[in-house]
Amino acid sequence: MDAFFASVELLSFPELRGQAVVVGGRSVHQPVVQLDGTRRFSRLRDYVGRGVVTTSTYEARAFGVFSGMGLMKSARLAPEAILLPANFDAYRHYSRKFKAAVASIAPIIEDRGIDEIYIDLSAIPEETKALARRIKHAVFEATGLTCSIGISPNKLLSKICSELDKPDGITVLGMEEIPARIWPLAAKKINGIGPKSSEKLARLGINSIGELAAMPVEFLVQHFGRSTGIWLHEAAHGVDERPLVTESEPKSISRESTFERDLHARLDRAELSKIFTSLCMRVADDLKRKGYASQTIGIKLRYADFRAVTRDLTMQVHVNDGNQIRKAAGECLKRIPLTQKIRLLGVRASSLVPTVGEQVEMAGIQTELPF
DNA sequence: TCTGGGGTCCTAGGACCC
DNA sequence: TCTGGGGTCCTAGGACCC
Repeated sequence: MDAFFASVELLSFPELRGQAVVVGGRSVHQPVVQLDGTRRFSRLRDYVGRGVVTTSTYEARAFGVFSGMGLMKSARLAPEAILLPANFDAYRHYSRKFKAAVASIAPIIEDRGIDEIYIDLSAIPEETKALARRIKHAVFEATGLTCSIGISPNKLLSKICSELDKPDGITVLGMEEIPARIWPLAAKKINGIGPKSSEKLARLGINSIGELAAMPVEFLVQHFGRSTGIWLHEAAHGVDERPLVTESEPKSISRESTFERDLHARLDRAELSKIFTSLCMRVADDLKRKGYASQTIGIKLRYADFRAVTRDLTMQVHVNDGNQIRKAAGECLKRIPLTQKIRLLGVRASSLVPTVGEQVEMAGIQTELPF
């Protein structure tokens, strides 16, 4: 989906079309309807506090404002940009709508998050571009939103292609076009090559996918290890055999929170304790609502200097009760030194097993030791 | 005035078992 | 007195993605 969160907001606020709009922030005010009936919006320059850009419109991106950027920094680049609070319920609603629209045409779908999917089109006997146009049309009819589609022989290339003609684009690519259309791109366009790997490649003199493709696989194995080295080599040549994963169970469920200001374990004990307990209760709610119990409870803590530490505890039983989670998380917390100020706390439940009705207790009994 | 929140996957070391 | 080889589970950290 194109600039998904921002585009959903524009459905509610059409008068903002064509403007630099940013979604994000923690305590952003909803637009206010004024006496003359027009709406008054917050501006980026008025924002104070922590928070990052979740999504920006293409007009905002023209100012250099992208997802993940701190709002204070964005405000320097585009002070007049409109700032809207995130409205996740609406995004989930439109996410379900667009996925259903695609499924009505091509039902083999791998979910890749709220605004992205892989679709298996190989069994659909229709000319490729016409099919892509039909899917885009169905998505627009269902949601009023545009998307960009990449069509190729595999997931790796399709993902790259989907970004080549954004927004509202269609890109079809065959293997024979890789040298001309893929090799000139930056290595980090490969899904899985992030900032760290990209930096390391650059230090080795490799910047483009073509330069990566030109390196002997032995060289890559030498610098990145066997499995990553081979993967880098294959990816640069457009080779990717991964099948679509159409069903999966969650591996973990977590909640975390960055504080308005850094807190001290001793001085702000009461406040921290309240946040900690609330995170545990929210994880418990999520577990129950989604029908899972967890055997491993973990916590995450980020210090003021942004260093993160984690601790976890595996129990003999599976739990989904807030108090039990709070107790396990408390044990984890005891193992972390708390001399410095903290900016974030998180609680995570993993080693999940499905629970059906009364079987929560059963899950515990089954995994208990025999003595 | 840096840097959200929810995830997955991988690696590596140590405990422990056969 | 010295010390194999294979396997699983747990823990901690980190890269990466949406």
